[in-house]
Amino acid sequence: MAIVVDKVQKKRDIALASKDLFVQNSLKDLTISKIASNAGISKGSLYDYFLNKEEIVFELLNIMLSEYDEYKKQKLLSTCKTKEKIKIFAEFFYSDTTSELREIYKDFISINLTTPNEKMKTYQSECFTRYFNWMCEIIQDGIDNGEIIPESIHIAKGIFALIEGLFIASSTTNSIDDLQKELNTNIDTIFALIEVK
Amino acid sequence: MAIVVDKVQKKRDIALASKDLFVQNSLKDLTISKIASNAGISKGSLYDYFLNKEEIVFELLNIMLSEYDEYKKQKLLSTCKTKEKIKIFAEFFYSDTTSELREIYKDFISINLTTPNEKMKTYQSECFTRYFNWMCEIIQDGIDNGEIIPESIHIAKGIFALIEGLFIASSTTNSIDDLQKELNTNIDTIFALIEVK
DNA sequence: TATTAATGACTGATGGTCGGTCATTAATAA
DNA sequence: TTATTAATGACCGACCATCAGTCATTAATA
Repeated sequence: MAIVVDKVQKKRDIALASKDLFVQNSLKDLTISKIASNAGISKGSLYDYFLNKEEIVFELLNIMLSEYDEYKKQKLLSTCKTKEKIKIFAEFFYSDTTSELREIYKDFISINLTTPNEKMKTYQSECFTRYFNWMCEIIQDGIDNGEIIPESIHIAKGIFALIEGLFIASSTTNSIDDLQKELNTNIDTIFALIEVK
Repeated sequence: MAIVVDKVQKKRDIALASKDLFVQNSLKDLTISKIASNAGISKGSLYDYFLNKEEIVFELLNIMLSEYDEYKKQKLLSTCKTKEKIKIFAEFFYSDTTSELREIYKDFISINLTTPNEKMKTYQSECFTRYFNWMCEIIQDGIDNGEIIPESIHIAKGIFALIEGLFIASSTTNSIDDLQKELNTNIDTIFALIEVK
């Protein structure tokens, strides 16, 4: 009977239009009004699509991360070596091409640490579980290939946590000069231990 | 002259008085007015001692963490085994006795991830560097004792990051059922690899 | 009386709401 | 086939409550 917009698509459009804003400003300095006017709509309309600022981060990360996962999936096919696969995972945390994504990712973790919003937590869980599982598969493949020792499976989650932990440390402090180097050193050292001789 | 209060002590008192408030409420829901009235002072006075809400978290964490470090330092003397020492470090992230401290710690990381306040970053750096160094010393001692292999030193920071990374994953998601178990499994697995046979 | 601590009213900005408007479309009447 | 009416939902922005942060004033002490 009336104008019907594709709500799902419009949510995406608004979120994507706000990307630069989120990348360039700290979450705290970014107001709903700014986001709305940047997206070319009114504040009232924004609230027709999102419950709050946090949900926009959620939507934006969702879009960008799944896009990146697609790329990652392809890139993972380029190598058979388990260590190289893990390094492809680690790339996310220092590569120039993912710097924007990382900014959104940091906002997201920050929100999750202080706002125990159930919806957020569920999404964050799915996110982690997906990566944990992905990591486990890669490690398991390496074990099955006889490339790494069977015990490796017990540190699959740990390796992912290590990578993310170093990223957070380097994001919030200056105690890590060169994240890429630090990540590679750690991965190399662990692999020297778990690789079958 | 006139009334002279010990500004340093009063900052401590205000911060400590706000402890329960920070532990029980999410950072977002906690207002300056609530904090002030809880501490029995006016909002204006609060601003005589702190620049903002974030600085109170900073002060509070500072007090609580250095107190806990003292306890940790003592506890570390109780064992010579490197693995046990690492587990004492990990305890922080799941023990009942540190649950309040962890809430403040989460707020602090959250602030650090979104607010690139220089002062905060410096403190956070000192914090990490201290723990990284502490970790390195423990690992180095283990190497010197012939308990673990020399290469272990390259994952000293990594082990700390792994522990913290798992903590963050478990705090923001439900993809880790039992953090204590997960931490111990990871530590045990790594030590099985780095221990000198 | 000089100095400092403490206060709380005040301001500007922000998050979020809500009633109203308007373009679009479907249905109906001419 | 065309004009008119009714219904819908997207959109807006004025409005409200709340909060961070300021500052003129007051109270207390040396």
